[in-house]
Amino acid sequence: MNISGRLIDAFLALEETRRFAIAAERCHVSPSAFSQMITRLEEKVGARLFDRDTRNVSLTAEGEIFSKGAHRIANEITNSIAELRDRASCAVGRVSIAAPPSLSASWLPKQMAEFKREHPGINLQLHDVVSDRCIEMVANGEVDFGLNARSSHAKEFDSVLLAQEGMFLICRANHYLAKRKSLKLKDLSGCVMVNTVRSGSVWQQLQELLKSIDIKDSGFEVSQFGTLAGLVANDFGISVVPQFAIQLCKLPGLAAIPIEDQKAVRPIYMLKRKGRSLSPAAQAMWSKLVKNASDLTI
Amino acid sequence: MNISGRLIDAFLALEETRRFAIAAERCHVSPSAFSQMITRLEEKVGARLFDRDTRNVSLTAEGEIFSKGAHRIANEITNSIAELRDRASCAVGRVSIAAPPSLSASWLPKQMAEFKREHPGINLQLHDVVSDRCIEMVANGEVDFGLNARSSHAKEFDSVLLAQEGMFLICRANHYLAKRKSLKLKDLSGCVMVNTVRSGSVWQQLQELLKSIDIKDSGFEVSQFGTLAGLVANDFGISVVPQFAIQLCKLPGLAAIPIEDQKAVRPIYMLKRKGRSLSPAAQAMWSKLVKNASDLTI
DNA sequence: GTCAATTACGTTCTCCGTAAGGATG
DNA sequence: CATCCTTACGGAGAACGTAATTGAC
Repeated sequence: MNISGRLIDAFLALEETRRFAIAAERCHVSPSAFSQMITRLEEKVGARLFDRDTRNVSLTAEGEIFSKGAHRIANEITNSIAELRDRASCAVGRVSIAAPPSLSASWLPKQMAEFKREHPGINLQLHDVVSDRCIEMVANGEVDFGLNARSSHAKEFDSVLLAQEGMFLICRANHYLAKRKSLKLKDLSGCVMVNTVRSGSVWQQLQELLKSIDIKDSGFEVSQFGTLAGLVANDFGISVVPQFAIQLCKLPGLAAIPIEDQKAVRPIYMLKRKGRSLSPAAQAMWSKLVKNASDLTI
Repeated sequence: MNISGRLIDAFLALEETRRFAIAAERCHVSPSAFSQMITRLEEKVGARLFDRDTRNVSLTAEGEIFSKGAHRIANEITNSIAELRDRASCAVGRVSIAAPPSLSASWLPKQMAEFKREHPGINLQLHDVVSDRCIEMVANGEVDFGLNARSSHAKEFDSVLLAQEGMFLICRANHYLAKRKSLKLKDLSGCVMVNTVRSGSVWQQLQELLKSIDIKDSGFEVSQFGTLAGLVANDFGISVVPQFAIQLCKLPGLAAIPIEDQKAVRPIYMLKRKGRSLSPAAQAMWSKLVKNASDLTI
């Protein structure tokens, strides 16, 4: 059972034209070759498909039967390849991304909106999740790729560094540090801290950075930056958030001061499953984000 | 778009096994050839279908898409060929025959019953029609072949002579010819004739045979032999019918006397459209009828 | 080092074109 | 004899196998 698409085409052409010479032309082969093709097809399927003499060509009873299948086969092949071409050209498709809440609020939506204008047929999905969950989704193939602040998965994933973002102190405008233009990590000594959840990369990174500094724990662990801002505004303590989360913390009476410290930077990695290729659509989105990552370093 | 069934098989084998070596074995080719086949397929469809290194093989996003089509294509090919094989072996099929009422009453049903026992999957159809309609049905392809008493279509059809049947006088038992053991056509001179319909071959043949003999016309033209018998029994005249119609004319008080005359024989031809092949099932039936035609000459 | 996929290269065979053959009207 | 399908035959290219190579664990 090794029928080539070519032979199917030959069958359909002859069925329609009922002329070897014309069907041969349509298939871009000589009449002789075409005759041989029909003979080969008949040998392969094990039945005579056309009754023919030098004047008349017509389907046999078996040819009539085979005709249905031939049309279906031709359609399946055409459709399958057309679908692949559409996906290859990003005419249709789907891109699914996991990203931390900070980037999901402004930069990513902007990029995705631009992408959607360029590729209207592509379906976009954005999961704003904490770091641990992001890693999990990428590893499981639940998303095409993810954005994440941890570099600890270098070997498990294919990744690129998109940008480095700074960290900011968030405090009440009347806090004793609120008037500073900038500060160092050690300046936070003695402060009470409102934390993000432990499963997020912010918590995990701060834990590392502040372990040698005398910080008091407010006891709060929140998952939304809005909540965090509310707590700080109501004097439960200060907090430290990455640059792109600041706008999520905007409340009257709050100040944000940049922390200028070698270590107080957050890498933003983009990562996907190692050794697995992206769909054309996902690849296009990946490339777009890499290209526009310079926006992030303003 | 010239994808061979072989390449589809290769795709499916690799999708299932996720091992080049094993899939190659299943396709009866060397690992090298198999690797080339996958590469060729990917070139033909214009997309990478498998992510692979020396350790792992997995479908790409595009491979997942193509998989659906590949399965459908493989099924279509398999089913199409299986159907043809079934028909070639007469496991399924349909045979449609047109025949004159005389043969449709006993001989053909017997042959068809035997055929049905030999090929239970084949659907049989019998059209008992007058000669003109029989010719028409064969010419139009409404039936696979027909049985007919006229030889006048030698060039228009492919035909074989199945048998020659004699002609019989049908008359009342008290008719003056009823006691004869046999008679000649000219013995009918002076009789009143009940005719079959003009579109039947019996009428057409008798018209020729009796044109030089002084026969009176009863005015009746009937299509059923039973009706004809009824008319004869009620003294509307005599009639002449072919051998195989006699049993359809059996009524109390009627006699049937053989007409022994060189010309008073009816050929029974089997004919089909010229240059057109029969379906395997129809061919099998055709052959059976040719083989068993000797029954008719008893 | 071992195992699995790929590449290199020579061979085989499929497939096509030119040209001759045969049937039909 | 003109047209159209088929057969014959030779060449180009595709497809396969053996063997060497590359890459991952």
